[in-house]
Amino acid sequence: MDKTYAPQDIEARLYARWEAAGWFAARGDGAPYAIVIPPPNVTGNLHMGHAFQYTIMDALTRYHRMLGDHTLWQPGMDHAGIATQMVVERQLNGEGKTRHELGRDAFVARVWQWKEESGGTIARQMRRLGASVDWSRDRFTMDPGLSRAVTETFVRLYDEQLIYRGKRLVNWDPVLHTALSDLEVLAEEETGSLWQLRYPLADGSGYLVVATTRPETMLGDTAVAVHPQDERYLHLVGRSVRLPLTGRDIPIIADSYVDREFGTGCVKITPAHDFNDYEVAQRHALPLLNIFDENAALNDNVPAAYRGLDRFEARRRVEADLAALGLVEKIEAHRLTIPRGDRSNAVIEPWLTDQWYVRIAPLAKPAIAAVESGRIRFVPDSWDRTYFEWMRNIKDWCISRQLWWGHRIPAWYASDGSIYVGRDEAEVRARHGLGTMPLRQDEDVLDTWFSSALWPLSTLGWPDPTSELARFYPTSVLVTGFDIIFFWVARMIMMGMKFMGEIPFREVYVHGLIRDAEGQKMSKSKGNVLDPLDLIDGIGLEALVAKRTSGLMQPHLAASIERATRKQFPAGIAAHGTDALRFTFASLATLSRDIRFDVGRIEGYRNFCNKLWNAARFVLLSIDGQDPGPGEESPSLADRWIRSRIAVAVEATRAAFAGYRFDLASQALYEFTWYEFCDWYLELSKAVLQSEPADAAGRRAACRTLLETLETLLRALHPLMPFITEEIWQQVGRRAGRTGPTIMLEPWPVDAAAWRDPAAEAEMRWVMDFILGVRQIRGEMDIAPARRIDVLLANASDADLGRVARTRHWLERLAAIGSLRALTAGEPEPESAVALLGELRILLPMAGLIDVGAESARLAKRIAKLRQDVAKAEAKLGNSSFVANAPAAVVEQERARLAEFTGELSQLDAQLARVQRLSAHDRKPPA
RNA sequence: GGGCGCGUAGCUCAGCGGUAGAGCACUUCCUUGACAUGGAAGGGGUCACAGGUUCGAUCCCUGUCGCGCCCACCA
Repeated sequence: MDKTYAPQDIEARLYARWEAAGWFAARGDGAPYAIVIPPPNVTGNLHMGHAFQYTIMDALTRYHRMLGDHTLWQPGMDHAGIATQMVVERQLNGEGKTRHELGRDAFVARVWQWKEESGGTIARQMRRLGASVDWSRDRFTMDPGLSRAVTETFVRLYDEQLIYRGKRLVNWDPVLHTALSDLEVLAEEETGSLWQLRYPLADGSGYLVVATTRPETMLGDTAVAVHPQDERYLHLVGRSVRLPLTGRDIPIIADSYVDREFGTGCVKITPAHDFNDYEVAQRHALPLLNIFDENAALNDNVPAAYRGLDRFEARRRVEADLAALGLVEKIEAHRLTIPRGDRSNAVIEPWLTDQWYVRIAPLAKPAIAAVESGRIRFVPDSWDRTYFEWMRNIKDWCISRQLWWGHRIPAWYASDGSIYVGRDEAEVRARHGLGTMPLRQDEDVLDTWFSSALWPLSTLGWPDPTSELARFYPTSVLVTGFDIIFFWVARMIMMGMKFMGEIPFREVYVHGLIRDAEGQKMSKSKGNVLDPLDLIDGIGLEALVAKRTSGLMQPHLAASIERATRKQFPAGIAAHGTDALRFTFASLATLSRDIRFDVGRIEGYRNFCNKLWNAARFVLLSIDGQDPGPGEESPSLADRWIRSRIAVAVEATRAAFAGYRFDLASQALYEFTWYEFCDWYLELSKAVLQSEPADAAGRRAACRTLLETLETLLRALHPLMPFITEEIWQQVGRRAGRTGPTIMLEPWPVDAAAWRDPAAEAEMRWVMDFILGVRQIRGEMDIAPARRIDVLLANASDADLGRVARTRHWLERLAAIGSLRALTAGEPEPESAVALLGELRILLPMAGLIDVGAESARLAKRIAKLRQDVAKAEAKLGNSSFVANAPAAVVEQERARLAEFTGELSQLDAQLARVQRLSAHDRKPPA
């Protein structure tokens, strides 16, 4: 092995080998285990959130593959209608062109071209992350097969009247010129104004004052409403007001929708431009007056003076004109929520258009039941409340979009306006006997999430009854962020229940969202985006600054972004390798919602990779240099101990994987590797391998244990750190007796459980405590590590003496002891620093070694701590209700602790007295 | 207006009825033959606050304060 760990040299090579060998494809006859990837936007870039999520899915996939399951990780990408169309339109705009100049067909061709390019980038990025997806099954939501699934569902839902076309108010994006679903509209609280306007009564007997946040919509008013029990206005109900600026007379109606406390208690009703007013209008059979065009500019239904004005300009004009007429009662500042499009950020307008809807309640019912019954389980389970809340109040889903990029709606119109829905035009004609009558296909496309909702079905071949569908549906787990539970998770459940009669996945692991070190969302405009590949490969400061400040939507932010970047990364970002990044993600995968990514964290895990690498080098060098060849083996205490400890670590990791606690899995393996295997076992093995008279059988056992423990550890770590483990395993696997070509198809080490050895753990604990006791004195007394010291034992039991005899080579080596022996009967104790190990007293004679003052201080500190412990324990045991009520085992444990503390305390008190006598003696002036 | 989550060491986070933990940062010592991306030893926390339940609360309950998110038609 190379002397230094160089991830960039090994990662690309190993991935290419795995992929070429076809090892990512599902295989074997084990239990099916399947994950479908949440398909990334095909024209997007892989960000930290993707890298995090793919790390988790890849860890699960590799883990289950190694467990022998028939494991499929289904890859693919999403066409992401609006987002992608916007990206390509922006490119066109950069060339001084518009999509309308190109025309629909040419534009769509251009998007496909961009899709090929961009999709390739994402696939390359996924490979860099080590994602073991089955590339042979790669899918795209607009593939012919998946498009067929979309059409099929649309037709079937339409035939069952679960899809309908209707003219209603929709959320209209006046910039993107398309309808949006409720979910794509974000409500943001902003400061605006509340206008109080005077509407004169038609009979000239006075006026009403209405309150509104949108004065310009008064041009579309068709009524004024008051509360039915509001005695202030009751006498006016049924009469009319003359709508200013228009001269139209509109009725005063009574409706309980009105809040008497708000404003004046009179509400202007604009049915075509407000969802509430629309409802009121339905109840009172009021006319709808649409006053906006597709740009939200005023149309010909308003007086000529206002036609063609943008809505915000119209607002100013209406206000000015009303003010001139003395009809503005007052204007006050007002907090209100403004609806904005999640992509365009434009203020969304309720607008009356023809759109397609999914009648959702019948689909929601079985989807709710699937979670209620526990057949689908959310992890953490608190998310099911969020799911229920939304599903129980769900509203019909507007699925048509006025875009060019997406699945064209399979509906055709005859010249008389009749609608025909079918799988294609030929089927429509045949089904309805339309002959050669001219038909025009609907221009609209479907909401991207319509095809995403089918993802678990469509990627497995539905509507065909494929063997993949039979084997892998329902899939095992969906790994996703909570931000798309409504957009995606809920809809997949509904569609899965509808078309398969079965849940699409058994568990939904909902992970947190990756944020920057300050907890801010990573975004281009904040300039705090980290590219996972930059953490893997490293990036210089100038390149990083350039990357963060180029292509900004708001170029004026560049300077502050540059400043912040230079401050945070004065030396750029170092290369850490994929495995370090993945291990970092795993360690961050707690149940928390927000995950702060601090670059400092990944450095520690790169060091961990380095540690593992060097441990492996040591194992290989040791074996090559020390192995006496085949023959009898006699395992030492340390050999039995390390096997037992890895068995414990493996079990902890298994349990953590089962509960999606990747943080605990990574922690268990990190701690075992560093604190037990490296810090202790490798050092213990040196004593066996390098000591002069070491027996061959012991050396053989040590070599085998080194190899087998390392090899087991590599397999345990592989799901989290695929590259380094494979690279080392290629050196180690064969020597450990494994014959397979790759670690990724070797069994995950559940069978290590057979190595559990409590007796070895107990005795080894004694050895470690002995060594730690000596080291503690050495450390606190600043005795140089190279200086070998003499150690005496007092009050040693036969058991202690036996342990010393069995383990003295380790004690001497790891505590740097020069000579070690028990005091003989009656032999006086020299002045010593002392460590306690049960009844055993470990003495370090102080002569010429230890400063009396320092030792006194050390003892005093320990004594103070012990006194506290003793006091606490005594208080507890002195409390009769504790003794009476606490479980016997707890009381017993407390008694044992107290005995231990008091024993130690009296020993240390005596020791301190001895040291201080010595001190007094030293200070005595010479006679 | 509902709902959810979070407040534990300087920072990022585990823990969750009975000795308060980790990583990074910090202090001291050490180039000892796997690793200075390292080794050994150490300092640092009234577990946001106030009540309650309990023999015992960081943990369970209630409330307060602070932070964040989601849903919702008050013009």
